[in-house]
Amino acid sequence: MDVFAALADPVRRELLRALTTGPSRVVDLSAAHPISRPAVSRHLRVLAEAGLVTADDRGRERHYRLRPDALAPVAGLVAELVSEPQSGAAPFAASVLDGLDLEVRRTGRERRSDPATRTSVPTEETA
Amino acid sequence: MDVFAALADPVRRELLRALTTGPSRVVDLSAAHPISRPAVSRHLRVLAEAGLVTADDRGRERHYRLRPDALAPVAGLVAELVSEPQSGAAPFAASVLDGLDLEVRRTGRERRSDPATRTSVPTEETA
DNA sequence: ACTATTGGTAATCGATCAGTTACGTGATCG
DNA sequence: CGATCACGTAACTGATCGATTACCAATAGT
Repeated sequence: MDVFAALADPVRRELLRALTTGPSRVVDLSAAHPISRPAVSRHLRVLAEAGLVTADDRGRERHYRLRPDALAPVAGLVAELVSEPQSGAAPFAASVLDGLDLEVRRTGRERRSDPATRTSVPTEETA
Repeated sequence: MDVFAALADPVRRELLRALTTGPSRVVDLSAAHPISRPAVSRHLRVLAEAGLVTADDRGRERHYRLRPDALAPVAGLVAELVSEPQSGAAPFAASVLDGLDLEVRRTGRERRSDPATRTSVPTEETA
């Protein structure tokens, strides 16, 4: 499942928010949310497939950790849509992408061609 | 349908990208995508419910225009998840939110309290 | 060793979604 | 006017999703 579909579910978004305070176990996450533990487990699997979380196996426990880099396509889409094509560059959006250690410039219409900063990462998984 | 669910569909994301070059009619949008016109119409309705587009009725034509402000919850979530709680502030994410003329600070754990810049808009529709 | 805890998986069910074809409505053009 | 164009809606279908209960494997504690 891709990142956007993973974020479509409010429960999954809530799980991601819960992980901002640090890695958590499945039991704790399911205790904090009004759904059964298998449901949480499935949601975590979806989030893991999307790259948004990773699991650290520690004995019989499994600690899920947030992986914010996987949000790059989302930030990239926001950057694409917010930037007005005729208004020059997209000054604001760039900094979030910096926060995600990925190059997601290339707002679709090949805005500038600055070979130094352009590497390889596509704007989205469909590209 | 909320913004995240609206963005979950790749066709809808593609429609939004098509609208970055300016308002378009339904016929043109459906001609550029491999789905039928009613399908495009339904997708546009979903996007309109999410606030991501608006329709300008001009005679028998209907011009759909992009509404980037509706991306605020998305940018807000990215800001929430990217900011590390123990690493101080969230410097990068803030600027995207500026680009969306909305205040989506308040990353959950009431990070600072700067009454001058905080107004009213919640981080997400669930809040 | 026995038992309790942690966590994933399988089977099932109901609901929602995305797509199509067919149809109806209002505006434009000859 | 009559024909056409643009657009939305209705009805229907196949696929996917989310949740639950029941079950199984592995680790930890006594």
